[in-house]
Amino acid sequence: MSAPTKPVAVTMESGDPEEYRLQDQIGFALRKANQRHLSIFGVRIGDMTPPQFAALAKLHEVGETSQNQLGSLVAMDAATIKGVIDRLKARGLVELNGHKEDRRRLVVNLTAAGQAKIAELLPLAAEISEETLAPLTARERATLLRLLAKLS
Amino acid sequence: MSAPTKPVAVTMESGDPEEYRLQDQIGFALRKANQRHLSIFGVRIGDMTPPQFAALAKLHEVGETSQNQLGSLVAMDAATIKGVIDRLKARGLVELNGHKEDRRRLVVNLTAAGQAKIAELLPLAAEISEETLAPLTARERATLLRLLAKLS
DNA sequence: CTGATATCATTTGCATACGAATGATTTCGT
DNA sequence: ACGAAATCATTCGTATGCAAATGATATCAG
Repeated sequence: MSAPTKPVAVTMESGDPEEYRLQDQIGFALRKANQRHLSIFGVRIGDMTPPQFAALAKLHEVGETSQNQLGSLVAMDAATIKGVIDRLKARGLVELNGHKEDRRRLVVNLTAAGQAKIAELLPLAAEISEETLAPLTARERATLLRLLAKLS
Repeated sequence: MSAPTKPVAVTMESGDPEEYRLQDQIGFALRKANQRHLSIFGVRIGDMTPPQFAALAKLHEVGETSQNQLGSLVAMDAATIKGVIDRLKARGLVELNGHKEDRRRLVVNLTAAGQAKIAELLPLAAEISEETLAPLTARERATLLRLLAKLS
């Protein structure tokens, strides 16, 4: 091969002033990917949102914690996790109790119904992750997860 | 210690029923990455949100369009784009006019102030994308964007 | 011990986001 | 042309998501 002339910039400047294309920006791509995931989640699990499931799953994973602690484990600030917990509580999936030693804290626990619910949903959640990643090969999936982790 | 015994599955099943780890799921990773981007955006551009910027940038890119059309270009449904446009209009960055032939449509345009604003923000937006991707090498950035595009 | 500081939870305000319902208008099938 | 179906925009309701302010409690410094 000499040089099969792949498309080369006419000038050395690859930086056209009008170079900014929204579709190519990381923020936009992340938002779109997230939309796709949300949509798939909604189809498979109609009666719960991803944040609610995340809180429930994490609670199942780590057991009893304080409200804010659980929030930081699932990357939600205090105001956000409160709303999520409130809705889970209203559905009887979690219960709140005052902490014995520290009266500022609220201890969150799964109820029996919450245990049953998370057991029921975990397989579905795995399918959701699978379906979301379906357009990618196994190798690409691993790469994507690695790069996203490196980003945050 | 005889054999250096790294933790090995007791059975051949790598499929532990308790294998679901929230942190490894694509949905959670996307949410976290998005949070990081949002935070960087907020620092660099304090007086506008990413959706507002997206609408403005797209309008600058394609020129006059209807409200819903613009929404679909930036991946927002009718209800969402309306709120975004309303706030941009309240700030005098866009203007709305009835379509001459189709009386259902609302035509959106950048005002002079909107033109100036987007010109001012485009370089900052490029910096935001750059900073968001900063933890990755050039090669990794390209891969990530490619895989995210393939996902949606 | 006590005042300054920090932590936990709550509340308010604003901005996405989307499903669903509605009204106005246009287009399409016959 | 006319009724059915589609499209555009709006509105309502619910659920994140975060900044900022507040109150209650705990901890720390001197």
